[in-house]
Amino acid sequence: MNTRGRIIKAAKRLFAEKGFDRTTVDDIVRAAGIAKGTFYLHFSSKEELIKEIAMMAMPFMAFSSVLRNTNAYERLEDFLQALGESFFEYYSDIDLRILFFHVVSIKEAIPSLKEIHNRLCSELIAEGTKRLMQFVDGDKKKAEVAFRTFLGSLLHYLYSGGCSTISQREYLRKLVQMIVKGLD
Amino acid sequence: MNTRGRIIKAAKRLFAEKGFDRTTVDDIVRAAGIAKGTFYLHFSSKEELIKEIAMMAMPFMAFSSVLRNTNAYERLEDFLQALGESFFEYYSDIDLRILFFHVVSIKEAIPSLKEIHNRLCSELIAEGTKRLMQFVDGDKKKAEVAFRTFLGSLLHYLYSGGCSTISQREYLRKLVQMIVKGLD
Amino acid sequence: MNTRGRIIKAAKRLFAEKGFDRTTVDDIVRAAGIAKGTFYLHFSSKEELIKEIAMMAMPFMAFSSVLRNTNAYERLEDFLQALGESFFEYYSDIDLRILFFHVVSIKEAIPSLKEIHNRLCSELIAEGTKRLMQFVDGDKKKAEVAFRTFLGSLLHYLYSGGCSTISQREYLRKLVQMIVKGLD
Amino acid sequence: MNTRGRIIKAAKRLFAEKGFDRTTVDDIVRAAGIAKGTFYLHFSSKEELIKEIAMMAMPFMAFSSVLRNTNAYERLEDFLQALGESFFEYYSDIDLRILFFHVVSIKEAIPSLKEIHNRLCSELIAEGTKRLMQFVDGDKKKAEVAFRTFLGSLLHYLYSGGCSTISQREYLRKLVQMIVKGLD
DNA sequence: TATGAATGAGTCTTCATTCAT
DNA sequence: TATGAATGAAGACTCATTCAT
Repeated sequence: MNTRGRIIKAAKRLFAEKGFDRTTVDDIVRAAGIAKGTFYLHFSSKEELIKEIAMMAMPFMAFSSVLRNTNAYERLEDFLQALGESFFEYYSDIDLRILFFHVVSIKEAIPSLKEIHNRLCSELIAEGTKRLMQFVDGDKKKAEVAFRTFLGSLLHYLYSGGCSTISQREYLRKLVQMIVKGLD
Repeated sequence: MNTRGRIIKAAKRLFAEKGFDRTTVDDIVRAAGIAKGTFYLHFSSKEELIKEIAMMAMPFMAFSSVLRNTNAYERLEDFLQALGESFFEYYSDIDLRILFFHVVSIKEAIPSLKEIHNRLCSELIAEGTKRLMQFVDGDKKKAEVAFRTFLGSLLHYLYSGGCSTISQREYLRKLVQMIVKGLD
Repeated sequence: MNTRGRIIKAAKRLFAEKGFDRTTVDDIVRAAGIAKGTFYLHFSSKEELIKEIAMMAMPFMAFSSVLRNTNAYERLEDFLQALGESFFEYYSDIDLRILFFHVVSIKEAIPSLKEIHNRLCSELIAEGTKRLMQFVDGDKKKAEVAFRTFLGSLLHYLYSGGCSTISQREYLRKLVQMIVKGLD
Repeated sequence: MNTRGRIIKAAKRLFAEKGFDRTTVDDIVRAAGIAKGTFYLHFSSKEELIKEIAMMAMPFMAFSSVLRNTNAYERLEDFLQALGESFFEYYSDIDLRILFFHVVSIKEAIPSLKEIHNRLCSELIAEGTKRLMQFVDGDKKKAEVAFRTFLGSLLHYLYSGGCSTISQREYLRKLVQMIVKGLD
C-alpha cells in the first residue's frame, strides 16, 4: 500500500476511536509508520484528511450502488431489502459507523464539510424519495416520510447496535415488512 | 440567574455551535461574563461540565414525562403521538439537537460519558418496547423494531431537518400512521 | 487553641509534608478548619507564614537552652552530650527535621529569609566555637572545625536517619567520643 | 552543545538560583534560547528534568571516582583526604551545592526522586563504611558513625560555607586529623 | 519523496489574594 | 473577627505546521 493509503487507513482507525479532534497528526504518523513531515506531502492540512475520511462515512456511499441501478426492482419490498443489505454491508466496517456520527458532530465547526454533508444528505433523500414514489402512487410527502423513516431506523440501528440483541437480518426484515405494510 | 446557571447556559450554546473540543474554557467564561478561576469553583474540569450538558441532550430526557405516565394512553396512536410531541417540544431547543450528536460522537473518547449514554439508551429502548408491547399482543421483537424505528425516524428528522420542507407536525402524523398501520 | 495557632499547626504539618511551594493556602485553611479570608486576617501573606515557621526549624532553636547555660559544663564530653541531647529532643518532632531542609532550600528564593537564616547560622557557629575554645586551649580554628563537624554530623543523622539502623543514643555517644578523642 | 545539553545547563543554573518549583519551564527555555515546544521534545515533563539534574547533585557522584578505586589507599588519612578533595572538586560548581539541598527538600514531594535519593544515600554510606572498616579493625558501627560524621561535616561546610572564613583546604586537613585521631 | 527537530500560539488548570457581606 | 465567591495572572503542557537536510 502506498504512503497516502497508509495514512488514510491509520487515520480512519484512529478517528473512529478518538474522534477527529482528539487524534493528533502525531498519532496518525506513528500508526502509519511514517515521519511527521511526510504527512504534509500528502495532505495540506489535517482538515483536508478529515474531509476525505468524512466523505467515506456518509450513508450516501452506502446506498450508491443500489441507487445507480435504476428501475431494477419490481416490488417495494425488494427495493428496501436491497437498500438495507447494501447499507449493512457498507457499515460492516465498524469504524465507519462511529465515523458517521463524528461527521455529524464536527460538520458544525467546518463549513466546507457541512456543505458537502448537506448536499449528499439532500441528494440521498431526493433520490430515495423519487424511487419510492414509484411504489406509492405519487404521494411525495408520504414517500419522503417513509424513506426518511427507513433511513432513520437503519441509522438508529447502527447507533444503538450495542443496546439490543436483534440481529441485523431480522431487524431489516421486520423493518421492511413494517414500512411496506405501513405504506399500503 | 446564579453563576453556575450562567456557565451552563453559555456552555450549552457554545458546545452546540462548535462542539465540545473546539469550545475553550475561555470561550465559556467570556460568554458567561465571569473570570476564568470562577469556572473551576463550579466545575472541577471542563469534562465535568461536558457530562452535565451531555445528559441534557439525551433523548431519554425528551420522553421522560410521557414514559412516567403509566397506562395513560388507550390507543397506540395516542401513545406514539404523545411521545412524538414530547420529543419535538423538548428538542425545540435547537442547540439540544446538535448537542445530541456531539454526545454520540464524543462518548467514544470519554469512558464515563459512554457509560451514562449506553445506560440511558438501553433504558429508553427497554421501557419504550415494554409500553409498545401492550399494543402488539406481546411480540417483543416486533415491538422493539417498531420502537427503535419510531425513535430513529424522529432522530433522523432532527438530524436532517435542514434538508427537507415537511413540517414537524406533518412528519409526525405520517410517521405515526405508518407505524400503526405497519404493526397492524 | 486560637485561630492563629491552628493555622501554624496545620501549616507546619503540611509544609513538612509537601514543601512550602506545593502547599496551598487552600490546603492550610482546610486543615485548620477556617475560611480562606480568615487566613489573611492573621498573616498578611503566605510568605509571612513561611518565615514564621522557618524560624522554628532552625538548629539554633535546638541548642538555645544549652547555649544560654553559660559555663555549666565542666568537661567537653558533658557539653557535647548536652548539646546532642537537646538537639535530638528538639528534632524529635519529625516535621521540624524536614522543615529545616526546606528552609535551606527556599532561602535562596526569599531574601529576607536568607538574611535571618545566615544570621542565626553565624551566631550559632560563633557561640558554639567560643564555648568549645574553653576545652581546646584557645585554638580557634580547631574549635570551629570541631563544632561544625559535630553539628554537621547531627544534621546528617537527621537527614539520613532512614538509611541506617544505629540508634540516636548510640550515634551520639560514639560521635562525642570521637570528637573528644580527636581534639585531645 | 546540543539542545538537550543547553536545556540542562540552563536549568541547572536556574534551579540552583530559584529552586525547582520557582523556576518555570518558560524561564528555562528563555535561558536556553529555545522554543517552549522544543523543551518537551527532550523531556517528557519538568519533573523528568528535575530528576536528571537531581542525580547530578547527589554526594554519591562526588565520591564515585574515589570509591571505584578499590584498595588504592594505604593509610586512613590518605583515603579521607582523597574523598574530601574529590568532594570539594565536584562541588566547586557552586550551583551543585545548593542543588543538593533543593533535592533533599523536594524529595518528600516527588516519590520517584525520593526513591533515587534514598538508594544513592544508602549505597554511599554502605560503601563508605565498608572501606573505613579496613582501617578500624572491623568495628562496623564505629566505622559508620565516622563515615557519616565525615560526610556530614563536609556537607555542613557546603551549607554554611558563607558563614565562616576557614578555607576548604584547612577545613579538610583539620577534619581528617580529627577523624583519624578520633578513631585511633 | 522522506525525515524529524524546532516552533509558538493556544489550552486547561492552579492559586495567592481581595472584598462585599 | 469570620466568611467564601470571585478574580486573573501565571504555569505546565499540547499540537498543527514548517523547513533544513
